[in-house]
Amino acid sequence: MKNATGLFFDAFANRNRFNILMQLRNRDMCAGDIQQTLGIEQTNLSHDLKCLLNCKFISVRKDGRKRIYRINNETKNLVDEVGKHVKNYETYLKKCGILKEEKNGRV
Amino acid sequence: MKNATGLFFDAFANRNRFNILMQLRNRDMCAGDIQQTLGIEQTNLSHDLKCLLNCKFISVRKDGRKRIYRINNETKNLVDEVGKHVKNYETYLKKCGILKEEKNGRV
DNA sequence: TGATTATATGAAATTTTTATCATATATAAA
DNA sequence: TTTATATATGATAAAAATTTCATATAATCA
Repeated sequence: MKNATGLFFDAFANRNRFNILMQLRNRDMCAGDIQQTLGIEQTNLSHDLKCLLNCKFISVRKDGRKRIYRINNETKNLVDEVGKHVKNYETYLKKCGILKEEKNGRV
Repeated sequence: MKNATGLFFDAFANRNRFNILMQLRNRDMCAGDIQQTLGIEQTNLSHDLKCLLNCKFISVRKDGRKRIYRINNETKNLVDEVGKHVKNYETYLKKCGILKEEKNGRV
């Protein structure tokens, strides 16, 4: 049985999901907009949005046949904190040697 | 090529490595102490400590044939921020439905 | 010096996570 | 009321991460 911290990181530290949170930091967006901006495949995006919603990291409202997603404030702040840390440690992360640098990047 | 955010989460959001950071938040410890406290297998612990060192999330000093590890201050703060968020969202994380709760937990 | 304790290394095996695929539903417009 | 658009669901395939295994090194002590 995984504990709350494990579940938290599974939700938050996932590449696509964190990218979505970073986008929503700027403005509310519907799924289609996020899809276009990040290039995430439709079904993956839908899975990811549901996860973020269930965890209450984001909320949603309806507008016609679209659904508009918004990041909550606490989560936005944490995204910012992480952003700072990444910036400060970027150099070391890149030459860690244990972490692998393959794959396509986050935004 | 994975970017800095991806590398950051690989280092920081890993179960064993985050548990190590949580322990070091309380006091400096040598590998043996961490091993006993967290029950991480020796070679895994060594891999994890090297990763955290290379990323500069922790530092090390020698004491006889032991090595004493210490968390840096910025990283300690981020660990605390994450802790708060986990606490606030724990209920939702546990009933997310997409995140899986198997496996053994973090401390 | 040789033995012992503490920690490190690298490759292979296992497990877990993430993406893909086929398909479903919900709302609105024609 | 049929069609098109927007988004959701669940099972499996593919990719990546973590653990295990065999072994190495480094410092101290007898």
